[in-house]
Amino acid sequence: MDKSSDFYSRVYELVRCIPAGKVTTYGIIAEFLGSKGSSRMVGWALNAVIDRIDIPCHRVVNRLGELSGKMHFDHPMQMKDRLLEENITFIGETVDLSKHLWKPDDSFNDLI
DNA sequence: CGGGTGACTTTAC
DNA sequence: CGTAAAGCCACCC
Repeated sequence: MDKSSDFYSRVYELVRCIPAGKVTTYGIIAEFLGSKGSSRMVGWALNAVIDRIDIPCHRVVNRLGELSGKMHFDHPMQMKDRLLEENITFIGETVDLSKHLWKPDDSFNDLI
């Protein structure tokens, strides 16, 4: 596999590898990609692929577990609904990161 | 190259 | 809890 040099492509591959029942944050993704400060671009990249079912953009939340991108879905509830389907536990409108936080190097390592 | 933009993050009030 | 401001960086024009 060609190692995607594009920041966007890396985001897509990374997000695509998020296991069900787990979530990650924009900051972690950006940091793993080597650009900690580009956390905003992570969401920007996901916005371009929100139509692609291959990429579970609903598993990406901000550092507090808040569904910051829910309003970009067809319906805001769609994001939370999908997470609930994967046994994600919520604290109000916030994901319980202490139980569901996932980090790339878990099994990613040399995939990218 | 420069300016605008943003699903972030942190600090402050 | 809320809003405000600044820092951050890749992408687009």
